[in-house]
Amino acid sequence: MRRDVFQAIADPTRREIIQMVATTPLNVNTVAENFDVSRTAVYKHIKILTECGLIVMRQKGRERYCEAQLERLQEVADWAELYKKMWSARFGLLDNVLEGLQAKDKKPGRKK
Amino acid sequence: MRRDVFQAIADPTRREIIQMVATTPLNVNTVAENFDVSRTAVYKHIKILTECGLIVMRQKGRERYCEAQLERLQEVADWAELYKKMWSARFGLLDNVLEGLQAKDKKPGRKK
DNA sequence: TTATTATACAACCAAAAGGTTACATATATT
DNA sequence: AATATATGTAACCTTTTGGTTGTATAATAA
Repeated sequence: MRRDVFQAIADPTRREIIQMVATTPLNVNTVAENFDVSRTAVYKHIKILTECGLIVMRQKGRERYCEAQLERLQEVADWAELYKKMWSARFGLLDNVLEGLQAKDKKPGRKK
Repeated sequence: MRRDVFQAIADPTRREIIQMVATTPLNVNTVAENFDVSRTAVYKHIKILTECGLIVMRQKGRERYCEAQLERLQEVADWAELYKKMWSARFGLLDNVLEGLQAKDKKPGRKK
């Protein structure tokens, strides 16, 4: 049972679930209603997301609400950002960024 | 044959391959030597990475060099960044950032 | 020309992933 | 108490994934 964040977000359904609960917690059935696969299938996706810490379940009566807990996406953001920067650097874009920063120091109000 | 970037980077071996060729292009065998699975297995991973546009192959004699082409990681960076921000906002960290920016306007040299 | 080297790829296999239906359980509702 | 609702989970199935070995082909070296 590999349960790292990269693998968790590989599935498009799971990314949709994240999107759904990112702003408002939703109970399992409400999440499931928005997909054309079975409730059980959606439940399994939710389980995977909780197991890797991207969602927490909060019981409320007989319902369980899925609440986004997205700080573990930091790992993904950092990883992608690192290589994006490497890639940019190859094309001298990093130089432009640095140049931009220097210019900003001299002209603080400068836009773009 | 689903071949989106999220799925491509889900596999740890493929992330290692990306790391290896991120700075210097390497031929297939050189990449393969660094793993304890067969050359064929590594070759398949490389193929997946080329199919989703994260690597390009450049022939040089009988060798083929794997060259990183990582701009498509932008999609991943953007996605993770979006939800990371949403998450931060929930805890008022965004407020702090905004506050920080305002403070910076008044006291430009301020640290932290 | 005859190896040797670097790569491509077919054929096959086991395990994991993603799905299903059926059933169990706990909490409302009537 | 009886029924309905929301959820958890077992058992099963199919497809995909990640791996293997073996063979074919193209470029280089001897």
